[in-house]
Amino acid sequence: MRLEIETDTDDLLSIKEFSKITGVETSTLRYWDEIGLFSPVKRNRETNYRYYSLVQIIALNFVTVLTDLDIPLKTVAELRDERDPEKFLDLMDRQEKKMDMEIRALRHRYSIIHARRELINSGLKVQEGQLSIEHRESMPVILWPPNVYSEDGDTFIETLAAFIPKTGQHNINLSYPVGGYFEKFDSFKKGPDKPDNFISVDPVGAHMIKEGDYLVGYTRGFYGEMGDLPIRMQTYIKEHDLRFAGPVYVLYLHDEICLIDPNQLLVQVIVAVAKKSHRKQD
Amino acid sequence: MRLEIETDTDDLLSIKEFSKITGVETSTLRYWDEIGLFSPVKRNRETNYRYYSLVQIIALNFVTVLTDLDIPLKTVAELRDERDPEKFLDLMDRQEKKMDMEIRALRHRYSIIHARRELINSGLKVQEGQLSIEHRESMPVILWPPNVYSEDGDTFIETLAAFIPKTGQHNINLSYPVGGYFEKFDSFKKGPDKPDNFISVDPVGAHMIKEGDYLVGYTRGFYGEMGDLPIRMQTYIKEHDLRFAGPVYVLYLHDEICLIDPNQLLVQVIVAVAKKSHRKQD
DNA sequence: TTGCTCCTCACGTCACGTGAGGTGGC
DNA sequence: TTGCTCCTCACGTCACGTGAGGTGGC
Repeated sequence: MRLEIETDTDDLLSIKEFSKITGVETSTLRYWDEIGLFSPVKRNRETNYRYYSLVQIIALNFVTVLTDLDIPLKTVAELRDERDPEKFLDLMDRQEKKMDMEIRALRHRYSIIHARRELINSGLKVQEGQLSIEHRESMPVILWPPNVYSEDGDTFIETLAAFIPKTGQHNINLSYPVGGYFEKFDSFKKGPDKPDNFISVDPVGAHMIKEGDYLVGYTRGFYGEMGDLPIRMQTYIKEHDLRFAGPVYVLYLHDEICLIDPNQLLVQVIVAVAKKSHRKQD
Repeated sequence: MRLEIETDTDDLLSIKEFSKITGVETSTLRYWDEIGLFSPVKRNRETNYRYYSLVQIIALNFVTVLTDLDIPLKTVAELRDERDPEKFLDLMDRQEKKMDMEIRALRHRYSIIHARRELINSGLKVQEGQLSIEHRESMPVILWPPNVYSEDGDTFIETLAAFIPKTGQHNINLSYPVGGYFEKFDSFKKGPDKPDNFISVDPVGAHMIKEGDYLVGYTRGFYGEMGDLPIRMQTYIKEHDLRFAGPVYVLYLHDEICLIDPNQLLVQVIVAVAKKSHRKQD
């Protein structure tokens, strides 16, 4: 009797020994046993101890290879009982498609982080009170569909909110910084809280903020609030014998994502300028 | 009294309205309220109804942008109360590092799937009973440290098992298909279950299975079982006036990952051959 | 008696989704 | 009365990790 037990368990391993050899935690082995995915070859009737055999590392490897590929245990269990080369290849195809989606999601996140970091960093270098002429490289943005304002005067936020449920249709992602677009400086001056379009700083954007010389100004405030910046910009233009030579872009360098107080957003307003021509003044 | 309630809630949105505008599920809004991450501006004392204001889409956007970046709600809540540009940039740096690790893990999985698919596909084309001479392209594998066999004759699995706890030290990953390496055909013939080294079919491997002409044979069995394949290969060599011109590689084209019966693994054995030279025979 | 291994619950994790059962206003 | 919206539990998800409390053999 004693001998029989010995010969039975002599070559077998306790859960701890098996765990050390395979690198799979005892808690994991117990869980896989519990759900019927992978069980020890033997249980002691009295003590309920689990005993594994060395060849079980092969059966275990089937499980660990698939779980390392991030395949759910349920799928592993299904495949275990009917695996063949074709079914395995099918599973790999499906898994690769999932992974493709994960990769795309990750790239998307990198892109958002990059876009936001660029704006935040340029915001950190800013001298807020000053207006200046700067040469800017071209920069892609997404130009949203034109805004339509009702007579009772929708706010910036109301107009923006109306878009949110439709972002999917227009390939707009609100994780990128949002801004405003005014075709003419005049419309910016008259209604700085009513951009002709919203924009988002998304590298896949088809609209290009063109390379060139820009008058650049800053202010702080909530979305749509520009303070006296439009007037200051116009004054600057007159005093420096320049003219506006393109649309006005409003970029929120520091928005609610990195600031607690939404009334102190760091706003950058840029508009292309040229030397005043003597042919026409507009 | 009636009027007061009206003016209070007039501009406010029910949870369903707010959900539709923002695209955030009502269950999510309730959960974020419950954990104190993002709460409605108002609760009705009697009905406990939640009421949101439109400007809250800004505060909500802070949450959704960060959760879309896969940042845990706990971290979002911490940043919410003390966010500034520097802290946000720090978080982005940390998040990018996490994402870098995820990307590496994904690439690793792609690599495993690729390696396994290659072996399985070539296994599907095989004529198992036949020996043939084939030209093979070079192929990288990882050569494990040499095996040491005790006198009482460890099995293939025992020897393999001894390595598993040390795989980390040798940069070996068991998710890649495992095989065997014999420096000489003689040692393969004498102890086909006792390879000089194990190998794994890992594309980062420094050991190259060289391009060239190989005698290729197949058998089925458990790890280390070769049946009469060594003898058949030697007979073939003699009959075709060839000689062995390199080490023997044992590759498990279909292993336990894609087969239920581990005694029917599809084994490919390859060894470089050359025409028998007349200078020296050995 | 002490120390060690093993056991079985039970609970926590993370961010919700999904009912169940009930209320309030048109 | 019916239909709609909202509410609060409570439970399920996924793959374990972590005790708590207890056992058995040296």
